[in-house]
Amino acid sequence: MWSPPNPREYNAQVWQIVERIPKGRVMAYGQIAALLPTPQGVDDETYRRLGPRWVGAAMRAVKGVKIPWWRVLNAQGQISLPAGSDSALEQRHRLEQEGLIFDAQERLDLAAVGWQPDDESDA
DNA sequence: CGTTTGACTACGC
DNA sequence: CGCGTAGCCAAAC
Repeated sequence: MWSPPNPREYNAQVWQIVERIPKGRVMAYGQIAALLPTPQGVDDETYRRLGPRWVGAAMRAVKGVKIPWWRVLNAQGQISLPAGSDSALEQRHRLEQEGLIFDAQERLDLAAVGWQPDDESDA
């Protein structure tokens, strides 16, 4: 994954969306990328491919930023951090504490707990 | 200075 | 439904 033309601004936009995710709900990297406008100087084609990874980059940059970063998963409903890593364990713990349940394959049912800004059934 | 390595996805088997 | 692969850039090794 690389970084968008203006990382600082892009990250801010990503975090702005992440902080709106209700407790007990989650969003995928690609889903968040799709909500943001294609950064200037980048064609839609390129953004379509790299957007999700840039969102991942924004999440990596989250240090000390107060947002529910653990509610962001990959499109498969799985935690995208290195399995077994401290951060991965922390993410899973926080999600389970919000009542979310992982299946035998360490996945969450996005169709059930996935969320988007216009989703009325939040909270 | 060549390789490896990323908080990703869609797509083809 | 699971697994491998392409896409594609820069920085760390």
